[in-house]
Amino acid sequence: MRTLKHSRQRESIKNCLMQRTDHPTADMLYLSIREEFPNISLGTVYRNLKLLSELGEITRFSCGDGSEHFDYRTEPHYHFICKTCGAVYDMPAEIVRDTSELLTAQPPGRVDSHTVFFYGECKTCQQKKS
Amino acid sequence: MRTLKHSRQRESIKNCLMQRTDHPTADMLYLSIREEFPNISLGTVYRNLKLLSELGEITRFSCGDGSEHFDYRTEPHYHFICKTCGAVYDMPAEIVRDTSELLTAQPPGRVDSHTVFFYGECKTCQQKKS
DNA sequence: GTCCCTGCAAATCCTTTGCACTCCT
DNA sequence: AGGAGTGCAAAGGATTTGCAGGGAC
Repeated sequence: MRTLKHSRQRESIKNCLMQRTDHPTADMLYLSIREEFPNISLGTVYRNLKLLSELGEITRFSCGDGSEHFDYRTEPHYHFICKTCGAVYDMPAEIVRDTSELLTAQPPGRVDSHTVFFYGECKTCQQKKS
Repeated sequence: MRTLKHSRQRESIKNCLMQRTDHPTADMLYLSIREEFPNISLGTVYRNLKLLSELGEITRFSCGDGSEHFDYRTEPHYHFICKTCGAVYDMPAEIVRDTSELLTAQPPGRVDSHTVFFYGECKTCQQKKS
């Protein structure tokens, strides 16, 4: 296991992600962080987001728009992603039946917090169509 | 609404996807279909997969490995994706509490079949680590 | 001093697109 | 004939990576 050293850039990326609730992409985050670190590079943002998600400190997910989105929430919750407008809503964890069932079910495994995604169409978009 | 014309290539892509249970990527599908249509191009595969998913005939999803995966199953079911080995398992729809709850819950919407994803670690990978 | 981390730019990977031509209907 | 669909290659966008210099311990 590699030893991490402190880095102001990484710290800033974590803080920035913690403060936002909009599940930003790497590029959106990059634009924000540039206000504090005008010289930070996009590569550094990507490198740290990858590192943090491998450490399990953040979650990454695709919402079908071609780029990855990131999330820092620490309480267990799931996501609802509207395929029409791209909006991302947080969902209560209780919507899924006891996940320990998964351990004994035939497709086996442990489900990580933050990593359950529902894709569909949100009410707002449904109403626009009718 | 545009009018579809028959195409042997598209037919072959659909058949191929129907016969497989491994949730292939565009490239994996391309390699298979080349055996029947040696001249088919990757662009055609992408074009048709995009078309079919827009028509709702197939589902596309990301499993964190950088490329999109496709699925043709018609019965409602969900996916469990192992973040360690990348395996994709089909999950029974009953694992989620009545999705009509979603219609009245505060983050609103209709969840599409095939579009619920659980990410975690499968039993096999868990055991390898212990 | 050592080794991790950064900025920069080039490279890579996946997916989409423009164009001329072919195949349906 | 008309317009979708195709193959090919180039373009586009997102993410990763190599390298030389800077910073943490």
